[in-house]
Amino acid sequence: MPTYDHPRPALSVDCAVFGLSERGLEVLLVQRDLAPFEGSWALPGGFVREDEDLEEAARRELREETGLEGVFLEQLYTFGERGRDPRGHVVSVAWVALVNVRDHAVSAATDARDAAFFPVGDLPELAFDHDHILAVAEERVRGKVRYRPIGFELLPPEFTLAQLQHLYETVLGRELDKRNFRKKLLAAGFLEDTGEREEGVPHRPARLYRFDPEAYARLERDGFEMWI
Amino acid sequence: MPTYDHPRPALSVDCAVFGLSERGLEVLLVQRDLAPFEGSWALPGGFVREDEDLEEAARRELREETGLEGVFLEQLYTFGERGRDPRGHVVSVAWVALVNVRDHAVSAATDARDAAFFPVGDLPELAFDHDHILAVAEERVRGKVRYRPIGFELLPPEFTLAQLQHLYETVLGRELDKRNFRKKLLAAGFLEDTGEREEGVPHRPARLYRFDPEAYARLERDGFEMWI
DNA sequence: GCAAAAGTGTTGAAGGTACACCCATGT
DNA sequence: ACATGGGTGTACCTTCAACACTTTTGC
Repeated sequence: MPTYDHPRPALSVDCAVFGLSERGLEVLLVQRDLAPFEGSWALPGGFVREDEDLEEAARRELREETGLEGVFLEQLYTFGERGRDPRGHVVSVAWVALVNVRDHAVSAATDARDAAFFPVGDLPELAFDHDHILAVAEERVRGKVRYRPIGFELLPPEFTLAQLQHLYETVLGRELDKRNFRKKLLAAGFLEDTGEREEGVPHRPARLYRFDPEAYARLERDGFEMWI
Repeated sequence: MPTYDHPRPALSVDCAVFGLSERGLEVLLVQRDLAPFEGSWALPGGFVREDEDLEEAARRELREETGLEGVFLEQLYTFGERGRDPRGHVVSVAWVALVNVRDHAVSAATDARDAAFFPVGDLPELAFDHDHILAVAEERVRGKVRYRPIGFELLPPEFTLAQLQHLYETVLGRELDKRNFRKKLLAAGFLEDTGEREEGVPHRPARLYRFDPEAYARLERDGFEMWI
């Protein structure tokens, strides 16, 4: 069966991009400008070109449809059930990203009428099996945030421990004890005190911390484990 | 970009099937009977047909090339780097399975000259990027066995605690304390005492246990967690 | 001085690890 | 009776969860 001419499924990529706002956890959707599902909201994504790397394809679609660039993408799962796309057999490699919404203005572009963040608890009907992909993505994020410091992409580069705790509470969907949280995170050793303080708040300003990727890489290499 | 005619990568599946023997952890390989890499050893796998479900494709290839059937497959990762296949752009969805070697005779068939288990520490050169896929698969198994009772597929249906402990020690690559291991596993509540004993051993015969999938499903549903 | 959030320690319970001997069976 | 692996309990230590008050700042 030669590679260049046997009949084969089409291959696409789809991205579940999560952000955080006052409304809680949100996900980036685009409004489709083409059939099928024209006018429906969907995860940003599209077909992989021949000789295109999967991650590059995901980045390209994200850039083309939403204007987002430079995010960290993690491969989630590959969905290939028959019937998931009315156009025929389309296998989709799904990716997850976490972004700080304030740093990334989104704007609709190619093939997309509009692009916007929606709270995960209040979504429109989604095209294809994107509700399923999104459920898997959310589960992955919730599962992973408990043992890997992956939430930091959702915050500004410098943040207070209260903001970080709030992030964890939002993603995990439960409250955490302030003292225990601070003890655990500071003891973990990958937070760097910037020496700076919050400004312009009508109460005692909090210290600002930074995530230290090198320190974390060192800890991980040495078999460190942390659980929230 | 219509689905039915745009140029697209080819899609394949590859399976990393692990088994256990006196030699330790082993993986199932096939000797290729076709170019490219004719005569090389490789993970069993092949092209996904149009309208074929991904998992079905993995099962079909496993059956055709090695005679294995009825195993539990878990999707591992999708590999799509340019240059991983000399025939062109081939994206491969990799799957992992664990099997009890004694229950599954393997035999070469379609497109494969031979099929056999090899100890993971003593492998031949592999075709394509299969050494890389296998490394990822091994990491997944080692990681997962610590918090999910996935090792049971590697043992006969009824097994002694010593066999189970040996399995964990083999997969994890370190020794475990017998008393603590027994305490933890029996307390976990998904092992069922069959009431039977080992037979024909030149020493006190051990109790035989069975993995109880329903009990485990119940525990998992209730948010149970176990760590070795 | 008042409101609002920051920051800080201790105690009790549970769980994990380390460790050594007797038991049942086959030969 | 001896060799071989099966089977069992305890003490210490570490880790986790629960819990309330003082401090600093802006207004």
